[in-house]
Amino acid sequence: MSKKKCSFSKPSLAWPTVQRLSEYLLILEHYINTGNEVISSSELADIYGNTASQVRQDIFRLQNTGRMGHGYSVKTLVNTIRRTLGLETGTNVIIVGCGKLGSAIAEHVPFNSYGMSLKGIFDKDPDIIGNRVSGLKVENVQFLTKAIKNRAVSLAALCVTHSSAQEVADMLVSAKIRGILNYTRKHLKVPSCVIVQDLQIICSFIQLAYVCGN
Amino acid sequence: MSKKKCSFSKPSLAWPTVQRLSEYLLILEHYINTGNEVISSSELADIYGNTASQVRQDIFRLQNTGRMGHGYSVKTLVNTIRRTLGLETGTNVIIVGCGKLGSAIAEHVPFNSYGMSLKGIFDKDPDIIGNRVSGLKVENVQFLTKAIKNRAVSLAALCVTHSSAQEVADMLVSAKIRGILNYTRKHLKVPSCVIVQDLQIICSFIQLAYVCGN
DNA sequence: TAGATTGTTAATCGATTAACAATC
DNA sequence: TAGATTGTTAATCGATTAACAATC
Repeated sequence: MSKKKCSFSKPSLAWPTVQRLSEYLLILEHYINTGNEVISSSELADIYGNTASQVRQDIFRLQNTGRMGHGYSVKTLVNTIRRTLGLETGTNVIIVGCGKLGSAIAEHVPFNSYGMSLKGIFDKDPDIIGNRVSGLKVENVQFLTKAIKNRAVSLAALCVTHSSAQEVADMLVSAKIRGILNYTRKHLKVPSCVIVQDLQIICSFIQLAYVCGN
Repeated sequence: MSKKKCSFSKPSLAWPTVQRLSEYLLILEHYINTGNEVISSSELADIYGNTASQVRQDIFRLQNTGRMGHGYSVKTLVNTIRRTLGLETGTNVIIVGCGKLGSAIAEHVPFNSYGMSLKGIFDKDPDIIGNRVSGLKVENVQFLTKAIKNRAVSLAALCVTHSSAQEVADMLVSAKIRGILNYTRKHLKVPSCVIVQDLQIICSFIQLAYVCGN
């Protein structure tokens, strides 16, 4: 036994590639509804806003087979992206904090369409516990750790208040969560085997304000 | 007169740098509350999760003055980041779509603390129009274009349904918005002078699921 | 075949990391 | 002074772009 405490197989795709692929997926699923069965790298690049060369490079990494002189089958491409990103494996997710943001995510994010399953919503407020949100009963956050283990949950969206963010993150870590989408303004302290993606909304505004100039 | 239709001064900081700086800012504002007045590049790197070298490189770009052998004054650093990112200039923002996500943003995002001002919330649903959210009355989306011009709005968060996303985006463009935070699952078609930041929540889940392995 | 577009390698560009002199 | 840490340049690394042969 090696002495490393936690591990996951190194992803074979670079982060920027993964980001683009997930966005291509949404675009292609929309594109399929227009009736077009084939798309060229330059068409996809026009829609996404990058270059045909980058699109081909990304698709090349997937070992997807297009047809020279014609383009890519949209259906095949969608399937390949889904398979490569692991969307067939049934990732279980939970939401912690059922305020406006938490319940917005529960109700609007189409987990089921992307091979994910929302396995629980937790809050500490007695007025909120027991409410039905997106077909689930909001549970008491004290059952969080047990639920993560019993329901094989790998990802959590953290939508609690700023002040309880670290405390809840500690619970998630102790229950061996694999990844946290952090929507709180607090920067979380977690061991390196838990991956945190910081998604503070105010940061998006700050960043966009900067690039838009003033 | 040049024939380019719209312009903004090219930002002098690279996008990855801007992203990190906005996150450093939140960290430092928190750090200041711990009573520490000085922080070293390696301390900040430990908290953020990168290297001291990168932190120094980022701060170098700001032309911030630290003190060799001691570290950086947290207060000075906060001020420099705020000034450099343009947070003193009073950016006006609006939210379009006042469902759960739109109202969560209105109520939880601390615009005022970052030199921004929420100037309006719009919806098309008569049951929602007129509601008070975050101190503002939700307005009819038909007044959107006029409001953007009259209130000098530069950024909009788009939180409408999937199906009306492009239509509303077109209104924003025609009113000469500068940037759009797109929370809808639709990829928007806008002229290149309008900057769109795609923030589809499902994509964050897909990306995190991938890097967490399966 | 001719035209179009992919598949794939090589070149370029930009961001990160390393190194260390400067100096508090 | 000695120790620590910044400021800044140079080296490395990785991602994007260019190029073009392959081939449908």
